[in-house]
Amino acid sequence: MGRVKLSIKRLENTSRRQITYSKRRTGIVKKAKELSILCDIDILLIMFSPTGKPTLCLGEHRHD
Amino acid sequence: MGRVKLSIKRLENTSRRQITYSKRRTGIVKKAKELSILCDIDILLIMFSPTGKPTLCLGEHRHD
DNA sequence: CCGCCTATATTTAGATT
DNA sequence: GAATCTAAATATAGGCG
Repeated sequence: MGRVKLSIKRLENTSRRQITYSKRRTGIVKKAKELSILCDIDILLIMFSPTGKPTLCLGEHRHD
Repeated sequence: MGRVKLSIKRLENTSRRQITYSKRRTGIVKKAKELSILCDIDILLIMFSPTGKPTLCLGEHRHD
């Protein structure tokens, strides 16, 4: 999506790869939280940035 | 998105909850795979359907 | 329950500040 | 190099078969 259609292959430019990671990580974390709430499910998402920094996302559905 | 804007809260209708889960699960798995390839990262996604069935998604980035 | 349709909501690539 | 903008690509809600 966005200005240009990206083919799904490794982004060779380091800066681009990090920027894309940052943007898409935000999106996928949002989707995961939405899914857990909408469908009342457990979900776990773990990912590592291009530099190795981990992000953990746990869904936030009803706990009762 | 779609025909109607959904507010992010638990879908009370069971059938609708399962249909939405199925559709969104497909989308988020696709996003996870794209992210792992584009940014060459490790990613793990685990989720449980409203009926308890688990789905595991591992990213598929370069292994070398 | 899956696949297709399509109007509309959402994400995001690249540019700009 | 983060924050914001915006045109354009994608995801998806509801409906149908």
